[in-house]
Amino acid sequence: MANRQSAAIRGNNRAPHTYERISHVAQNYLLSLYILAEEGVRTTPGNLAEHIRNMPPTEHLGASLPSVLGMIRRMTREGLVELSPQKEVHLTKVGRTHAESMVRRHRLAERMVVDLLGLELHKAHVEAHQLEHAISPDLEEMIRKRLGNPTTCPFGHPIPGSGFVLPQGRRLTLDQALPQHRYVVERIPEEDQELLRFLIDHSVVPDQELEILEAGRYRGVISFRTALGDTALGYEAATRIWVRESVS
Amino acid sequence: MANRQSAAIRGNNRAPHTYERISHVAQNYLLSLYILAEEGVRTTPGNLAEHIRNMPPTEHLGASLPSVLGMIRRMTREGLVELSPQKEVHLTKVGRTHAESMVRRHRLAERMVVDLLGLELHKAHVEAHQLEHAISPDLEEMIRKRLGNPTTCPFGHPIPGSGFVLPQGRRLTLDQALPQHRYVVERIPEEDQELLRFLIDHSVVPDQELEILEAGRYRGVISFRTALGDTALGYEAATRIWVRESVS
DNA sequence: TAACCCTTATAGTCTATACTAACAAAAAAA
DNA sequence: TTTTTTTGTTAGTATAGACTATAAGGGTTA
Repeated sequence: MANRQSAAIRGNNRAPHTYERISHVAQNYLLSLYILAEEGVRTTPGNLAEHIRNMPPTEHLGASLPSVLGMIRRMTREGLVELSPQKEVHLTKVGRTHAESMVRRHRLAERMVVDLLGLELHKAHVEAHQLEHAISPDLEEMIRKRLGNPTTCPFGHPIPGSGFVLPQGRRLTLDQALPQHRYVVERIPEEDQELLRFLIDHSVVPDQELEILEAGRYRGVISFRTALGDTALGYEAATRIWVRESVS
Repeated sequence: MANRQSAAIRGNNRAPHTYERISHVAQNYLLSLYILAEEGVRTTPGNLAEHIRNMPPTEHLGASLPSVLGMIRRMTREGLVELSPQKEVHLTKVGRTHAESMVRRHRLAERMVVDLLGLELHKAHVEAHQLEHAISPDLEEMIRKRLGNPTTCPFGHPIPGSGFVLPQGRRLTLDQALPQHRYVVERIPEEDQELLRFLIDHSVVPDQELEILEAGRYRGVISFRTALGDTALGYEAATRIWVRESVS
């Protein structure tokens, strides 16, 4: 039984797909597709392009619509995705498996750099976006073991295949929270560094409690109290924060 | 002062070098060039090609002589290397800085996966070869701190810029060792998995002592005693093991 | 219905990186 | 010194992945 890699090494290896490998770029597409689906956003080429543009820059960068369409074409050929008649990009079974693997490694990497290496939380996403491509199954296993089988990343997003179970309690986004009610933060967005620093500085991080002071939708601001004091957020940002009702 | 990356993101980013970045492939070339120089091997295109072929496979793989020459041409253009009239590839000042950075991250990564994550030693090199491209200066600093400023990788190779100082004692390669003498292992080669497993299984790892039993150059075998018993190595392999004389 | 806008798609180009094939130069052997 | 072998080089080609410019659809509004 010939070794796949050595076969690739001695000549005849033209393109990554020739020996069934997923390029870093395709890996990023898979990651974005998974996250878009997780967020309930339609996975159209346009939305996909935007999501990729909002990810930390990688070696190749770039996500103009034509580039994205070209990539979708290649990935379709590889059997990773399918473009539906409604112009939505859907993961195939194989694609989903790989996408889950990417997300798993991404979130595990975030946990590692924060919990094990002590990196500041707001830098975790950017670092993980590089590391996710460099973690082999072997290493993934060691990291998982070392971290004690975490079920979420530091931003509260579940790690696929970790046995994560949704906590009890009605779940909603912060923009729907009611005044005088108390909530526990469940997930915060990780891609916007500036927002993230604000959230961290005000203790709006997973498992922290907050009490809504005023839901001033008329002026687009919701104010609340956290362990670190009172503050406020615009509704736009609030929609990206998941909370659940405090059961206390 | 415009941000380099955001400028690259919004259009006009054709090739990596446009916004002065070193591709993964070029990074691997720099690493190999540094190591070849460290080992005292002539950095000819041919030797470089072979060294790269012996590295763990990466995304792009491949190192036919024409490919390597093409890469050398591009890296010359980027001011990273120069091809001497004697057909030797030399790092420029800039190239050397980057090469050192790669080697530093590689060896730091090896330390991390072994000391921090508990990965088996013989797998460290392969993993590190992926990770080295994914470690930012920030992360590098955290890793270094977390590991307590190591000065060598687990295979005994010095980490550039770590303040490593050569230990006292005459240094030689194992093939030059004398019978009945005792030596301390200083460096072992990391790229050959099979040899590596053998060495590890027989306690031929940095800082371990060994006593030469017989230097049978006539039959190409040197035998010695380690903490784990007696064994033997061929001279070819022995030349790649650095030892120093025991001062005991 | 026609004009307009947003999204999707195609065409045409460019660079990085890889290969094979063929050639040239240098080194080693005869 | 001539021949052979090894090494380096050029030429030509292919794919991935990126961009700009330009269509082509599909709904909304005028």
